[in-house]
Amino acid sequence: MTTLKELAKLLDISISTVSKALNDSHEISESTRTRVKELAAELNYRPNRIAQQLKNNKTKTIGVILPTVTNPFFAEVLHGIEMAATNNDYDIIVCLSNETLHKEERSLELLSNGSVDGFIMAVAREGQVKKQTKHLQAIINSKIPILMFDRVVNEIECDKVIVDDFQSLYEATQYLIEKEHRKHILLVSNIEELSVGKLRTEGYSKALKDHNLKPHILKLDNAIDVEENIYNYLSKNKEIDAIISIDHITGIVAINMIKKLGKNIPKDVSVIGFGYEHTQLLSSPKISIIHQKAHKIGEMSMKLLIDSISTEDHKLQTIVVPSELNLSGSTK
Amino acid sequence: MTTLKELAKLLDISISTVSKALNDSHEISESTRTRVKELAAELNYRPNRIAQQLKNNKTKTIGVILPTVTNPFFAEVLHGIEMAATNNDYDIIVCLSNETLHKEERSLELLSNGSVDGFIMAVAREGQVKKQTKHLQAIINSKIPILMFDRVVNEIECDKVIVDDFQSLYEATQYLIEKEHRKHILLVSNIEELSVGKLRTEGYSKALKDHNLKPHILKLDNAIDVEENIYNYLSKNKEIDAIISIDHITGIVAINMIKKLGKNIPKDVSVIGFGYEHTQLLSSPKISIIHQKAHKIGEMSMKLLIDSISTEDHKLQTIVVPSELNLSGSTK
DNA sequence: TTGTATGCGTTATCAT
DNA sequence: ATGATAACGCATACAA
Repeated sequence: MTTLKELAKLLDISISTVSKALNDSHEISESTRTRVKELAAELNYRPNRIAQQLKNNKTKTIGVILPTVTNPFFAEVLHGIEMAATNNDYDIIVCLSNETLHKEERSLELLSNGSVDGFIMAVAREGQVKKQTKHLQAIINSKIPILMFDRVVNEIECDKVIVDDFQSLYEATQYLIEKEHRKHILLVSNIEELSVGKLRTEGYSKALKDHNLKPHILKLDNAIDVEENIYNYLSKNKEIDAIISIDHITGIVAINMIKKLGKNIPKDVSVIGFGYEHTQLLSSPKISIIHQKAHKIGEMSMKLLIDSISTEDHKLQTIVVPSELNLSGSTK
Repeated sequence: MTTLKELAKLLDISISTVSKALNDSHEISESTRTRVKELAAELNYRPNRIAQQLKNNKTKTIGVILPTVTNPFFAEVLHGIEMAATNNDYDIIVCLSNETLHKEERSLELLSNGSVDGFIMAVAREGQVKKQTKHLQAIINSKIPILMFDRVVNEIECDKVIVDDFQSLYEATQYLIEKEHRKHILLVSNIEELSVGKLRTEGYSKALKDHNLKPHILKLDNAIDVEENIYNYLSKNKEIDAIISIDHITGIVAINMIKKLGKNIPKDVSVIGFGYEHTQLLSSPKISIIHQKAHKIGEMSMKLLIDSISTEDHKLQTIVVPSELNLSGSTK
């Protein structure tokens, strides 16, 4: 890699002159400025970023800690984060906690040594279950800003970007009751222990209560055979006339099982799931989905964090990104 | 952030003594060593990584450039890369090219200023179509090692980790012909312009040729309505008795369309697709898949690249990671 | 056993 | 208009 020193030596001028010339300082004469720039271009000089980071005490890099990236929600969020980062000349260092606390702690620990200017994260399932927050507080105490999205720890004071989990489920349930006149709506949940899972279930329950209906909840925590579980439940509870899945898998499985039972969608049973890009392609008939604006969540998160880093008097805030109910065309 | 300088000042000893003490140098007396370490622990001292990087002229960071991360294949590869990185005390900076050449070029350009010790990448679709390789060669020329996986540019001399695209399709096709006695096998492809798409198609064609059968190929380049396209094709070509999809979507769509046409799977039509973690969950009956060891690909890539960085006399190599044909239980 | 001095590549301040 | 010097934080060869 070419350095200022090398350029200076070749041109037989001082390092500082070279530096100033490259930074278009008016102190430097037109002639030497072009002379320097030409050589720099020729040798493909690029300022060493590590040196700049050391000098400026800023890395222009954000640590992104995700529970997983094979879940399409987080993949899509990451996409949004990356785009916003690029547009603001930031890089991202990505760590995956694999839903474990110790990996999350390790990543925060390792990156909080000057490697990054801030963190964007969704907390791991394990930490949320065990209500462990010390490692998060430690980062806050060390003055490195954190932005949490989706899965959030209320006790930690930091910027947050969240989804309207309660509201979206309330509205979806209400829709099924009022517009489609469903009376036996089954909620399928495999994330009951997450903050978002609880909120979604509460939204569903509230809507039912407001209409004097009884909840039906099928919990599939780490169920080995999702298909079988859903199939069995549906054959034993023939009255079910609508299903809401609060993840991106079980809704599609439910559609397949309903068809297997010889029932018609949407005539006999309505199905609403969570989904993102390709979800609707994978089911027939197309599943109705609560579409979380994952990409936007990522984008907003990065923007808010950068603001928090670069603004002097930044005030902590919590942004809610509303979901959208995408009804499949076929739902009557 | 606490620095060596601060520790030295507080203890009233020199910076270098502190540095040596923390690094367990035998030059330093037991007593001062513990004195230093205690204070360091108390103030939560952590060596500034940027400074270390500058000093060592090594970042212990790898630039990872992916076309997208919403495709589960790349998501899974990223997972493997991240794990291997963590296990080897490396960080990863992730960039997404969004399949565009200019973003790929930009990312390489920006990170090749000392930010990373090497790159792991799968080239963007656009670059592969336009056969642009200058930006890649430029990186190689600047002595920064590149490891390419999956989508590979033959002309560039670098380490490579690839999938047995030709072989896996040959074997899957052969299986359908010999074991399931299929004679009209349809290949559904939406990645014909990628190196991997070509290889897969060639494997399929070769197997058919070896058995004197005629190929049927349905190209869906950017087709707006995949469902409709497949449905129409199948209703016009009733003789089709097997389908191979070379991506992770259209296989499942095909299953749904076959059922819609009132045919039985696998009795009337066999279906094999590409898939990863959850793919088989989403179809009923479960789709047979060619399972690419995406996680392993990521892991191997990182290991090989690190070897190339840290070994003096590293020899370039190309590793082939075999796929696995996962037949669904229901296939007879 | 401890301390001094130097350099990694850059930028900024202060001479000349 | 140009150059010398210091500083960012760390590590290390070399003195003491």
